[in-house]
Amino acid sequence: MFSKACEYGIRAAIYIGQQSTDSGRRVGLKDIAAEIGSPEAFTAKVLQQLVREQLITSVKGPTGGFELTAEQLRTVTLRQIVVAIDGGAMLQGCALGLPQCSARQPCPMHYQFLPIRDQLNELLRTHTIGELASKVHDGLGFLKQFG
Amino acid sequence: MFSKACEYGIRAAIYIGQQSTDSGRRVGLKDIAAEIGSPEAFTAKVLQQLVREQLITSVKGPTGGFELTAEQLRTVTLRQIVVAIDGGAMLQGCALGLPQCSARQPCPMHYQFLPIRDQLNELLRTHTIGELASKVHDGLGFLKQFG
DNA sequence: TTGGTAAAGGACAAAAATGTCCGGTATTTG
DNA sequence: CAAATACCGGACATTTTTGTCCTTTACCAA
Ligand code: FES
Ligand code: FES
Repeated sequence: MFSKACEYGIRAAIYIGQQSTDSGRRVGLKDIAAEIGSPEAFTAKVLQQLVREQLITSVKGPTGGFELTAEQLRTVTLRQIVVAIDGGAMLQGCALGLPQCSARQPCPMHYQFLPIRDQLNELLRTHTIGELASKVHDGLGFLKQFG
Repeated sequence: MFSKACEYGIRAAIYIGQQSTDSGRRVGLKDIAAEIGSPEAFTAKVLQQLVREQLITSVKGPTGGFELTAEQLRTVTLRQIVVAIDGGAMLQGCALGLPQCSARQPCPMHYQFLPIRDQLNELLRTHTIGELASKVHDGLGFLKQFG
């Protein structure tokens, strides 16, 4: 579905969001990678992208780390993260790989595929990081699986 | 969504199916690649996989080529092709990349994501190659886009 | 039977995704 | 100021995906 980079990015963002909501404290890279079960250095690259797009916030130095502002918690959607990392191909492209998804020259799956793709778009668009973070906080969702 | 290999495989299978239905004649690799706009040699590899899985049929030598039997046209689904090439990860895996998608330790998107993934599964399961081929035959679907 | 034809299969090549390492830079604390 | 900390950025390494080439194998027709 999504690339590894994107999966890590989403899980990291939610974890950061959870900590920001919960204790208002910043979290370091090592902490994040451990909590979501991702390779540390690679996760760093992904987070850099999200910082550049201002979907998450970072602070250098001691007491530094990653955090989500109240505004970011409220407004940043899953969709923004997916687009920032994977681009829009999966959200707009043709299911059978035609260069253009369009009703002008649709692939044979086009009209059946569209509603599903639309639902996926809607799903990503209507879920904020803050909302998902609170789900994790309440024990209703996990970012890593244990024994 | 799907890998390039899978996209080529689906489009190729539909084209072969269309020709089998239409004129009952086999089609060669060169023909296929030209008609669906895919790299010839790479497409060959993908078709080999499908032949091994008995989702399509091939015949060597003069008058040889690829074809779909009447039974294959009727029974082979999109899902079988996707599974043969890409495996089941996209059809069963977690949206956020957790090692297991399960209600026991679900990711925060699990319950929202599941219905969409189920619809996708259903879509692939209920569409046969023959059905899609006839759509192409009737000019209601395309496997390649032109100027 | 023989020669041509087309898929099968193996080896190889290029590109992209994934993952690692390390020096640089900003920030905080003593 | 000095030292420690933690993200930043670039280079590099590995793996997977995508794509190519060439020989072998099977088949058909003359
Ligand atoms: S043209 Fe294939 S999904 Fe729209
Ligand atoms: S656990 Fe993530 S989709 Fe089911």
